[in-house]
Amino acid sequence: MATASRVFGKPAMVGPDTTAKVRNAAAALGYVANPTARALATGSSGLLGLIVPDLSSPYFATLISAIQTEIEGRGFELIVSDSRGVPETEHEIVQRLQGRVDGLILASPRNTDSVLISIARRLPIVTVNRELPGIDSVSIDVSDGLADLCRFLLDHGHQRIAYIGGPPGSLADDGRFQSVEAAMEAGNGTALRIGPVQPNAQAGAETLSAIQLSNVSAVIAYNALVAHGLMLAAVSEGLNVPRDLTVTAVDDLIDIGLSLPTVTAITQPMTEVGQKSAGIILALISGSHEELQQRPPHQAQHLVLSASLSVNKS
Amino acid sequence: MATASRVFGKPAMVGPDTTAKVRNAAAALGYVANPTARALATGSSGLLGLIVPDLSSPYFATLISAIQTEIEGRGFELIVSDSRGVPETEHEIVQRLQGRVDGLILASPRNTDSVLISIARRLPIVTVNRELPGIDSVSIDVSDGLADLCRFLLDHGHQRIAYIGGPPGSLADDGRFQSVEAAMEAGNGTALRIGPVQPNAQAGAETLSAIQLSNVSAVIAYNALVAHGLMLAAVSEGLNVPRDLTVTAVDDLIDIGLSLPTVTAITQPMTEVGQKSAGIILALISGSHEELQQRPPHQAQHLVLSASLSVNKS
DNA sequence: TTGTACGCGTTATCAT
DNA sequence: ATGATAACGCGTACAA
Repeated sequence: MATASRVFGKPAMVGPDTTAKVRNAAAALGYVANPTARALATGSSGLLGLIVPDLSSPYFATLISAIQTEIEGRGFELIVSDSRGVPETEHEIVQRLQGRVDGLILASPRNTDSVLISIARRLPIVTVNRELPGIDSVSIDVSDGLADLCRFLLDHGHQRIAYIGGPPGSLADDGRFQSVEAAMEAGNGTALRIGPVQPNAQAGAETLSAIQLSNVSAVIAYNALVAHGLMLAAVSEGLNVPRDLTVTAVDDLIDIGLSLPTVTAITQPMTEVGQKSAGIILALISGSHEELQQRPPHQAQHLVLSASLSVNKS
Repeated sequence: MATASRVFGKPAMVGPDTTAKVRNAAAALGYVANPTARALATGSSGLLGLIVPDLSSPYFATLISAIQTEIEGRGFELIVSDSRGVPETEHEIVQRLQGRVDGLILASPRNTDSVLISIARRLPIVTVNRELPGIDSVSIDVSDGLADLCRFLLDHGHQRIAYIGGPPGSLADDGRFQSVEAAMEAGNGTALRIGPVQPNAQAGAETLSAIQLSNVSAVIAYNALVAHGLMLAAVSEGLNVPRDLTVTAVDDLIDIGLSLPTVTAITQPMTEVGQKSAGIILALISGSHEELQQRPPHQAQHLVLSASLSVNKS
């Protein structure tokens, strides 16, 4: 019985012939190790949790895909959950998953710093697009990409542009507007702020009237969905995009092969973000005894990947 | 100890005052029930598995979102995995998840009928877009939508069209081409078959030369990604879409608010598919003792939802 | 190298 | 209504 356990757990500690016998017997009986019992005995479940604000978004679909690919073969499975961008819901999910998973990846978390820090005390976590003291994270820096984008727009004669922000409650939103505003003003331009709005095409379409009233020639949207919705609305109103209105976005759908025409976007390396965050959480779990406990809180690592400008010809 | 268990499991079987005492003690000690131990004792994990051919596809992102929403609050978590469309990988994932989950949803499975049926003998499963004897399923019927689409194209003067199929190994592909062929011939038109190709924009773009050689005026693509890739390629070659080439697709991105301009598409009710399949698998798990065992294999239910034509104005 | 016995934290059975 | 105890299936000291 113990030998059987070792054959699957520590193959090195058992004789070759015995191993063969056990494996044959296992195959004959259709035996498969019970992960639940193993989890109870070892204290770790082989489960990782991922919480995102919107499961249906292609932005996070790419992230999920990358994380799942990364942990596959390392003996881990991925549990996904959707917080709908609500801080309370996000926290409830953490409670549910607590004790069920070995670690948690929080993508674009909506909770306050203190809540997140208290979560990190109970469970290994990695945050995506949110940097906090003592918590490992992977973020994408869009400020350079935004500055590039603003210069690109200024070069093409757009002095007065609008920034459509969103979603409500997103800390990234403020930072993005500030980047845009600074870059525009550095080029003697102006950036108007519209929103925040929900990050979907419908909400983007609904900003059209405000855009038209504001008399801008170009728009930078929070993400490609918003941009696309706005573009569709503009086109169906008879506007020529990009001649009458240039639509650009921070986010993009390039990962799924959907680089939108007439929309210049900023590429975010979501696959790499997924790989990095998965790698970190696995390292945290494995080395939790040595590293995690000893390492002073302020030594958490923050990986920052850069977004880059992707210019469409049209 | 047993009483504490009952307070959380069957609150009705314990006195009000005792309940209060236990709850207070639990709160004071920060006690949370251990899901793993509970799973070992009860035999069910509260985990559901979902296997898709491509996690990064927005098509499945919508499905994931719907399933997760449906099982949330019913005490279940969702484990997602990506088979990359490879039958062997799909089967390996099933083996891994076997014993870990209480039930499995197989979306667009690539395995043979017999393999799927043998899986169903060991584990409650529901298939999506695949109907097999004895296995509950939820499918989308696109044949009516395709017939509508063909008539729409014929009405607009397209006698000769191309169907771009894919992905390789998809049974749905054959059925779709047959629907298209039948509908076109019924209107004295012709349907040429191109592919199969991978269901992404890149592959769609690569079909352009074949399309141009085939001298067709309209195209029906396997999904919106393929259609979009083709459209981008056509536009960048100087073609006017839809004047020079009308691009349509079976699949669509309407669920995420991305109804593509110049692409007339067939709407698939993915959210409803997710709800239905989740509901069925939960019912199977709950009533597995009475229903599942007794019910003759051929009485499995097959829910078939209809896809509908969505015509864009442009 | 292999076998024995205990513990992981909970639920279910039985008795009270 | 409540309390004691045996499983659930595995990993792991410990002994052989």
